[in-house]
Amino acid sequence: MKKPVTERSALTDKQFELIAKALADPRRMAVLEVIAGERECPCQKLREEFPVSKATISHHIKELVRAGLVEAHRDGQYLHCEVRRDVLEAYSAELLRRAGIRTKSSVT
Amino acid sequence: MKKPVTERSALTDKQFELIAKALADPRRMAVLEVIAGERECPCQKLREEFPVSKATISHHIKELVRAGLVEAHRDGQYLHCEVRRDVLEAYSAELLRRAGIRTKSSVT
DNA sequence: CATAGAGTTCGACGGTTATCGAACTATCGT
DNA sequence: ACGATAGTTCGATAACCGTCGAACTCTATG
Repeated sequence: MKKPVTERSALTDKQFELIAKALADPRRMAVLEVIAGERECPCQKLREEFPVSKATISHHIKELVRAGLVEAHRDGQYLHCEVRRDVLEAYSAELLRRAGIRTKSSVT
Repeated sequence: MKKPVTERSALTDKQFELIAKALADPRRMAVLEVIAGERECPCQKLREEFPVSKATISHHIKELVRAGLVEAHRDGQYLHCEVRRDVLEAYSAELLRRAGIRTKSSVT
C-alpha cells in the first residue's frame, strides 16, 4: 500500500537546512515532540510544559513553521499546532539519501 | 513501560542532540556527504572540496566524530573517515519515533 | 638531520540565536 | 466596555559557534 500524499524528497536545499537547524535546538525539538503528542496542540499547553517565556515559545513555533515542520492555524484566541509528518519523513528520507543510504522509497 | 526492541544502537538523549547539532551546519552536512560518497576519505580531499581552512575541516570532523556519525582512523599521516550509517539510521528512526511516526522497525 | 606535508590545537573575531521583559494586538466572558 | 487571557513583536543581552591564522605535532622522504 502506498501512501498517496507523501510526495517526499521535494525538499529544497534551503528547506533541508531550515529543518536541520530547527531540529538542532533541544528545547525546540522537545516542543515539536509535545506538539506531535497532542492533536491540535494549543500554545498555552507548551508554556506549562517548559520553563520559558511565552515570547520564546512563540519564537520556536515560528521557526518550526518556517521550516515547514509545523502547521499552525488560529482558532479564536488560540493557536493550534500540528506536526507535518510528511515533511519530517521527507527530511528523514533526504538525510539518508544524502548519506548514500537506500530506502525502499528511493528507487533509482 | 518496557524497553523497546530497538535492535539498533539506541541513542542517548545526549547523542541525539549532538547529532542534530552536527547536522545543522550546512557545510558540515556537505562534508558528511563527501565522506559518504568516498570510501576511505582522506581529510585532504575535503580541503580541496571546500573553501575553508584545514583548521575548520578538522573542527567539523571532530564534531562529526563526537556525534558518532563518522569514524576516523589514522593511516600514517593521513586520516581516513567513514560514515557510520547505522548511527545515521538510528538517528532517523529516533527522530520519526519522537514525532509519533511509526516505521516498520518500531514494533510496539 | 632537514624539509615538506597532513592534521591538531588555540586564541580571537564576527555572526547567529535562544532567551527575556515589556509593550502591543486580538479575542473571550461578564 | 472592561478585565483577563492568548499570542506577537521588539530591543537587548548573553551564549554559542563557524571561521581564521599561527603555532604545534607527527610522519614521510631526501
